[in-house]
Amino acid sequence: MSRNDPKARMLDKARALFWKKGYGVATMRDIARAYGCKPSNIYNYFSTKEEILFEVLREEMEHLLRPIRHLEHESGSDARDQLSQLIRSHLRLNLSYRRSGKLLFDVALDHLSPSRRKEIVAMRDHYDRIIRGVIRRGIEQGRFRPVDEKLTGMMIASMITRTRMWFHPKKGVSVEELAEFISDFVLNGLCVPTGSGR
Amino acid sequence: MSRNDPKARMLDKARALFWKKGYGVATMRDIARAYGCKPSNIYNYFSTKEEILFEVLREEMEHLLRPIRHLEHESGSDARDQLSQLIRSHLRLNLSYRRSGKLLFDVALDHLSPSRRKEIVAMRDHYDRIIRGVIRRGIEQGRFRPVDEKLTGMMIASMITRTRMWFHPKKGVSVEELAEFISDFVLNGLCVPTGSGR
DNA sequence: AGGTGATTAACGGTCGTTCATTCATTTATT
DNA sequence: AATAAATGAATGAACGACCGTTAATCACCT
Repeated sequence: MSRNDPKARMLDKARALFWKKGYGVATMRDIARAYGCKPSNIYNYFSTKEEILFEVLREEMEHLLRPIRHLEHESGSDARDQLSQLIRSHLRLNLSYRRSGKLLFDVALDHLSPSRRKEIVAMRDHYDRIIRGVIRRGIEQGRFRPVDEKLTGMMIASMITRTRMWFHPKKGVSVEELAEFISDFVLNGLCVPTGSGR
Repeated sequence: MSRNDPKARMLDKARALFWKKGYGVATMRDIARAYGCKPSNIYNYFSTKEEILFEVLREEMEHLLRPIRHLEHESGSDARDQLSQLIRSHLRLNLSYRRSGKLLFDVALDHLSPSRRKEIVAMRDHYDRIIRGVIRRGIEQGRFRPVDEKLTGMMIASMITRTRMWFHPKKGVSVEELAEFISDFVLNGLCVPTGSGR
């Protein structure tokens, strides 16, 4: 699918609207207007609104997984660097282009058919496996404390995901600086590094 | 407003439905059915659906602020303890009673009138001030590294807020254990406490 | 002439909300 | 105390708007 055949261009408009207004609020008429046609014409390319949503979510997950997939079977390098890279990559996608402050995934999964939801959830699980693998590696390397990998992964992903709700690039901090901040926060925590800790 | 006059009982049903299905999906007919009356009767107690939403959100914010308000002007005690207490309190509310996996605030603010949105946002800002104050105090006490208070506050709130999306009490970890985990993660980070750090 | 992309118009359904009305209970008047 | 008036809770029915979707039709290109 080339990036400028009608189907792909409709997807672009739909994606922007879903992120901006939410899946339930954005209407087929909105999408048609943004693309420049009448609503009925969209059905020459997609069979239902839900199919559009599915394509949007699948593309998003692919963009998320592609740059970090290789971390799954790379035991050699420093887990701290791997984690920083993962954070930076996820954050870049999360804050790329104006997506405005909606968390599409949270709400939209309910609107997918069971089989399609299963497919998206499987990709999300893949992401979870990757981040947990990096954490486990750090523990094995003796660089991370023996924390719960699942909980820790959730914490990191949560911080990144919610940046969309409050981050505005104009206000002082850049995306790269924010990525650096999160990495430092995750790795070193809040307390001053006294020898005894707490 | 007593807790079992019609208005309060309707609010309870509406709150449960808003959290479960989302504001847009839950209908007045749903609320009426849950309460046990016909939709039109609700308008004897609330003038619009949006007013119901506003009451739900306001109550929620009050429950969030009440237990942590006192931290705003308590410079005496250890900021680490204050932060742990704030995390525990917020997490308890966030995971109290079955709210199911929707993040109501994210999506529902758009459906409020400007003046009502302003009121809710003001309460959210109050929460932000409290958590940033605790962080600043920790820095002044020399117990926290000199981090950006705003970013750090966002990170902590994000971790707590998103627990609603994935936390299930049955699966191993209790709410209190999770609060303890988050506090430790925030304070000490992921890395082993080597003297040199990184 | 045949086929493809786009349009017009409409369908059935659901939404928030309104309105006239009923019924039970309370309050006021004699 | 008996009766009339007022009040509040609840209902059934409907309105207008908008939703996703479909069917019939039209314009254009090879």
